[in-house]
Amino acid sequence: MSTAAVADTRPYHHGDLRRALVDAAIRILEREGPSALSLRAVAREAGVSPAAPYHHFKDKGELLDAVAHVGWEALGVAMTEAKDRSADLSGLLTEIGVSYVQFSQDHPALYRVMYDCSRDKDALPEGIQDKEDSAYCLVRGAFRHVAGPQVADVDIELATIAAWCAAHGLAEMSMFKQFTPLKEAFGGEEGFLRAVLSHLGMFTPRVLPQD
Amino acid sequence: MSTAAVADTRPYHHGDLRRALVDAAIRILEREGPSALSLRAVAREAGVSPAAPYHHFKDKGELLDAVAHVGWEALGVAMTEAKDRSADLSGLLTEIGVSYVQFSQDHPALYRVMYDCSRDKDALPEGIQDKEDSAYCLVRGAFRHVAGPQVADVDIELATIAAWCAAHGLAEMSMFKQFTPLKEAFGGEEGFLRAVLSHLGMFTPRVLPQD
DNA sequence: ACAGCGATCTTAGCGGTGTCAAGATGATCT
DNA sequence: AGATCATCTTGACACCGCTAAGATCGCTGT
Repeated sequence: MSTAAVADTRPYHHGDLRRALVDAAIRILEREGPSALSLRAVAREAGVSPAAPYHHFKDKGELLDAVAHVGWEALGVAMTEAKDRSADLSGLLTEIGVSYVQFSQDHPALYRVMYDCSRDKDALPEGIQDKEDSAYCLVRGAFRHVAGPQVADVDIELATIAAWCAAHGLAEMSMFKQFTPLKEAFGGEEGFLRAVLSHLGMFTPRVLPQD
Repeated sequence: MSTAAVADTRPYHHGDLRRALVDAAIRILEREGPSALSLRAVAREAGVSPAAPYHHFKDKGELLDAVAHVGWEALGVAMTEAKDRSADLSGLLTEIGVSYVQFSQDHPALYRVMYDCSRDKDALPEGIQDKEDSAYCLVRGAFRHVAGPQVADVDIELATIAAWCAAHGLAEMSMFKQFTPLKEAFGGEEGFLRAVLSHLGMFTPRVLPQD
């Protein structure tokens, strides 16, 4: 019994349904936003029955976890690119910060899912801090690189967290359109970001031995 | 034609059902978290039928707006108390920032609803920036007070936004329990908050005429 | 006073959702 | 080949947001 309508290689046992579901979820997310992301809609988008996902994910939350994981990896790539792009040391952290916030603006729905999943588990996803090439380690490494070896680990950690908090706060707040007049005053989106980030101060190499 | 006031919730059948629904919603929120906050559950908690809320709110979002409004007012009270509590000028903004983050930790579910509602409308709620005694104006006023009259309005605005971004980011991030070791290193919750906030720097009066 | 009106609340029902149990299907292994 | 087992479908349950129609009760004008 072959449908054989299109070159649609879908042999009722889908090749890689797990991957297809994650892709479908991201497609819906970018197209219709987070409120439209139901498990049934994902199954519909992938062309399978509403119960099919349960053979690959324990529940809806686990699918969202997989989606969020893809998002964190994409964010890590964007930040790494920003790091490699910035030649001088002084602008390193600012460049990374800008890339972070711009990612959140390019993929607002995905960014939201990424943090919603983290909140439900009371922890940032594993990929963000465990692996050596994670986004968190990238920022921490940048701070370490900028600050030099004499700064204590705990202070580097603190600086990293402070920077991450500021970037996340800015990412969420800059979605509010009431900031548009201020954005114009600072020469557009990126100018506004740089102004806020530089005002926050910790994206410039001022991490020094305290006291 | 006599009922000139639309929002004039007068007790007819139930008493003040509108208010009772908001209270019930907050009760559910604090007891079971945001995922349990369905319109039907709120009606159940208030002891009315599932359709009763629709005579006081257009839809679920409007109820959440009312809940969020209560939250913003409570946050404003907490921040004002912090402002009045801090005697010296130098610790003013830090004190306000700490009170902000601590509010988000005391009422995590409510805090989340407050921002979810804002996100859905692409703007912060009216009460936060329009009214003169709002939380936003309180922070801006503190910056203006600390910076003096020679600083331009646009820079005060930028400092306020940067501070708000940092506080919001810290509020969300500090919910993650992976920071607990670092929190202990800084002498508990409040010590950690003060360390991050002071590291961010803009909670100390360093708003000066640029360049 | 009393009829009418309109605001308030209920009942019933629609389509949608997450999730599970049981059956159909098909790839793989001996 | 036949058996096995992961995979996918069907069907069902409870809950959800939301709407329409009817019941209830206070207010108002005469």
